[in-house]
Amino acid sequence: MTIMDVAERAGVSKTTVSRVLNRRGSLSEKTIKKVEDAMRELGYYPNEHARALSGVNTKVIGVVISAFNNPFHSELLQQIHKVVRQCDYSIMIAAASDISEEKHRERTIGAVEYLLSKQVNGIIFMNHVEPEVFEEVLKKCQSTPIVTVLSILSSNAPAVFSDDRQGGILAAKHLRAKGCKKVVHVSGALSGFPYRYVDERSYSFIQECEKYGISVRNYEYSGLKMDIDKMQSLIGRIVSENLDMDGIFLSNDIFAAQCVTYAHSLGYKIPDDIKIIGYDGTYIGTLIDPPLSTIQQDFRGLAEAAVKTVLDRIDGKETGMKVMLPVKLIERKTT
Amino acid sequence: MTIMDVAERAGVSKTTVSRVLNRRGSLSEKTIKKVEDAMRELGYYPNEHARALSGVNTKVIGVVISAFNNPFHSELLQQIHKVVRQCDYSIMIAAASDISEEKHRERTIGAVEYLLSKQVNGIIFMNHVEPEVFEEVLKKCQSTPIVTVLSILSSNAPAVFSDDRQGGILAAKHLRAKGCKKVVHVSGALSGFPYRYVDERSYSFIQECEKYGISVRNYEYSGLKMDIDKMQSLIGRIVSENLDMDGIFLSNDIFAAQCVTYAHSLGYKIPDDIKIIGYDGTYIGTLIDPPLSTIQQDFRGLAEAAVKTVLDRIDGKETGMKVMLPVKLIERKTT
DNA sequence: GTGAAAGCGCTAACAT
DNA sequence: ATGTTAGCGCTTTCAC
Repeated sequence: MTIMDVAERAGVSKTTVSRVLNRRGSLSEKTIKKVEDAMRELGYYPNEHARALSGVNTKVIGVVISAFNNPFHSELLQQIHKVVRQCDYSIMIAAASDISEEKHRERTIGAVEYLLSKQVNGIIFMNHVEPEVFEEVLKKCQSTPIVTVLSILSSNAPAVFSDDRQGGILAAKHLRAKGCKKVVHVSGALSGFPYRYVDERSYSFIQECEKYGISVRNYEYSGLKMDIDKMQSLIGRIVSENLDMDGIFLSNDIFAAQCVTYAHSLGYKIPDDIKIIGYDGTYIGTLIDPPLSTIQQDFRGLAEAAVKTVLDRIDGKETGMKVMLPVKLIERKTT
Repeated sequence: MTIMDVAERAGVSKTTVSRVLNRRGSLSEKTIKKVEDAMRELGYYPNEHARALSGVNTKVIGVVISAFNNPFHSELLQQIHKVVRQCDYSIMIAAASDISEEKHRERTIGAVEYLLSKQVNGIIFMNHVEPEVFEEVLKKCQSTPIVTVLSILSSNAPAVFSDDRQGGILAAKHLRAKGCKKVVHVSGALSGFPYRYVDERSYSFIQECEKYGISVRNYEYSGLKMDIDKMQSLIGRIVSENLDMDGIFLSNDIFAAQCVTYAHSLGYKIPDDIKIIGYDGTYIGTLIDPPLSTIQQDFRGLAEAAVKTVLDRIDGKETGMKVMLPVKLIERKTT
């Protein structure tokens, strides 16, 4: 079923069909009708590969993601999708893998090559990887604009991210204001790496606590994978090792929700005995009881900035290398 | 950057480059090396559009989805993605829109046309639409296998779905076993439509309750959109209108989680005063306190069956039209 | 073992 | 207003 079949049926040349398809050039009313009828009767739709190959910009931007079932990623993905659509582009998703998984390097490179071979106009990269791996990615993207969101911060690539330093400080100040003296921090993926991403929120939190003489102990959870069991066992360990703590700051809402629930089941009164604050501001926080206090990221803003950045670069415009968006404290009932 | 550039640099013809690219025909060791070096030096990667156009099967299966940030959909998507990858295919996602949104018909048809024009080999359709709209979709997919998962059940299309009838019965029996006499049911999207999907779980639940003389009142929530506020206000209304109820069966876990939290905040003791049971079996249920009793769908099984069905049909094999997977009761602490 | 040439479905000059 | 023709980047006979 090609443009030729339509042309024959309509009794015109394929050029004419192409013209009505793209509403280009001048066509007579009756030709348009003949062609459109033929298309409808044949159930014709154009072959994108052929269009792309013959030079049409198919306007797609690729998104590299690690997992779909992480509310944090899926929320951002949802927003990116909306914004991209509004800009008359479509997205093509390539799922790589979590940094904690096997072969994540190969998967990541593979995802990027996949998008590149599909000739995407630009890439939004929201996967967490080691700096070396990201360098490789960058090398592959010589002529394809790429922007990083919520992942690593490299000096060579445009990035859009939340002001996590501020986030850490906000969390610390808040816990302090609520009277905490001995807190625990659970840092998320990558905190062992010399990245700015999670580091900033952890470091600034710890620093801020120390500044006020609040004792803080740090635990690490590697990977962003939604491994509920793994999270729970870590929480169990933390609680048993820190029976006298009066506050916890966790690097994401799911983790925090688990923590609230677990502490609750152990008989802790929240927030009286222990204050808990999360990070991200996904809907997860409103699902639990008491509802979670958290640091909210501006997903919509991140999506808009990321899309704007790639699109601008696709258009050859210069853009700033880094866009930092403010986060805000959402005080609910766990603090 | 084309195959020609590589050919020139390697001092061979483009045919040869193509051969090493696809490891086809006989090549001498040194030619392979020359070509691969050239590729590496040039940072070459093949153009998928050209490959596809020249007849190579790019092995992609399209997925029509309504939203990313719904744990139910994202979980299934995640599983589908995994299974598809294992089969050496990749997925292409087209986000349509929720049935409750504006222009969902256009969006849905558009999503399908999008995938079709990208020449996907098959389609997994997990969006909720009216039967007429689905008929249109089917018409478009004349020569592209399509399978429906967790969405509407049409006699003309292969479908993979959970045994929701059994789910409804399980929920009713469970509530009854726990001593409920007066229950409320919140049915999800589409229950107003004459579909089997949500209907089955609602109807069988109601029927089963009535069989045992349990009073049951039904509320409807239209759309699958993650509209937390809307959900909360419905829950508020339900609770205020049914102060004497002793059980609630909600059509998804998020809704149920909201309900647990809300009832809790009103001072209800769960499960003593009121038993709550959800549906789906997403991780959401484990996040709240007390953890949610729910009817679990077999996401992995659904994904496997769906993928197997499209792939078989792509290969021209006959497949059963309907695959129904069992659900199971997960008893946790809200009942 | 390697190359030349045709063709996949479409668009875009360039005619007429 | 409409048709002819030459590619787009790749794969694939068919030659040598």
